Amino acid sequence: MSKQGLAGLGQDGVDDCCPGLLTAPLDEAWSVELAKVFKALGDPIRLRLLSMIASRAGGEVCVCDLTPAFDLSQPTISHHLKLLRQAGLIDCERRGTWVYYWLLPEMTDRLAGILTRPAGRPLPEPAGTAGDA
Amino acid sequence: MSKQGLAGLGQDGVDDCCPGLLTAPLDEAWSVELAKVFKALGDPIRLRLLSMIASRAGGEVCVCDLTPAFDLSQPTISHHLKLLRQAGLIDCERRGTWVYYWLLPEMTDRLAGILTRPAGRPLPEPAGTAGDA
DNA sequence: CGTCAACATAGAAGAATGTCGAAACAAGGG
DNA sequence: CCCTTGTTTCGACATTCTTCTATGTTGACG
Repeated sequence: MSKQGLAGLGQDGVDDCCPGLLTAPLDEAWSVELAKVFKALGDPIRLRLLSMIASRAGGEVCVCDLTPAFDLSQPTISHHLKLLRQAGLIDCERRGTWVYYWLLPEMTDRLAGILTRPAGRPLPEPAGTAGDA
Repeated sequence: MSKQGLAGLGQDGVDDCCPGLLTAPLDEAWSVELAKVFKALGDPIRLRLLSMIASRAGGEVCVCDLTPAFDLSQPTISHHLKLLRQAGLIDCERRGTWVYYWLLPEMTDRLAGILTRPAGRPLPEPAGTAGDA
């Protein structure tokens, strides 16, 4: 139930693979992987599910607590949870009758890093000409 | 050409509206706004466009420099740029014959903040896998 | 073993998205 | 004024996504 992470973005501990979105043109293959994660975040239901899971004291939430919070059918919630899991943002485990989900903070940390520009270079504002060809 | 920002996420300077995705359950209305931005990032072409624009020395890029980098028609690139602009991630200006795009770092900064959990609470790991392994 | 409850999966309908070619718009140069 | 080049907009089409109902799977309990 835990082997659905994404290729280059997962728990490999590889920091070289993520040079940041804002510092250099993105590699084509990696842009595909990264887009999958952002696409998983690109839905209001999934964002709310993720925040409900992440902000839960104790670190995990039962699906039975998530489903009634939405005006959607139970299979739809299950589907969204699956997409979040495939994106490597959450993971789950079955204990008895219930299934519990929790956040994988490595992924959100990585995304935050990708969106953070190096403090040293404040991204110079348009000066008039673009310089080179 | 600059009046396409998103409602609650723009340059309003409101910090209260963004309590972080990982600290409290997301407000429903805000999750819709936030999802629009992540959805704009959920495409490999747009990610590459954004990174090309953001990483450009001088801060801005001409469309004529972006288009030949992709195996797509020019209208398609223009369409993707429009979505990035509507998401408040970039802005553009016409100078003579050419149109120049640049990054709006306020939005990426805000997203990075939203994805960053407060350092004080290291999100207690469940019994399962992840944690800090 | 039979039944019930909690979740997941399968398949289908409708909406949204990505892509293209054609056409419109803008600016510069004869 | 017309023509050329750069860019956006418009219509159309194939693909993907969101959601549903129906069904399958897993575990608990008599």
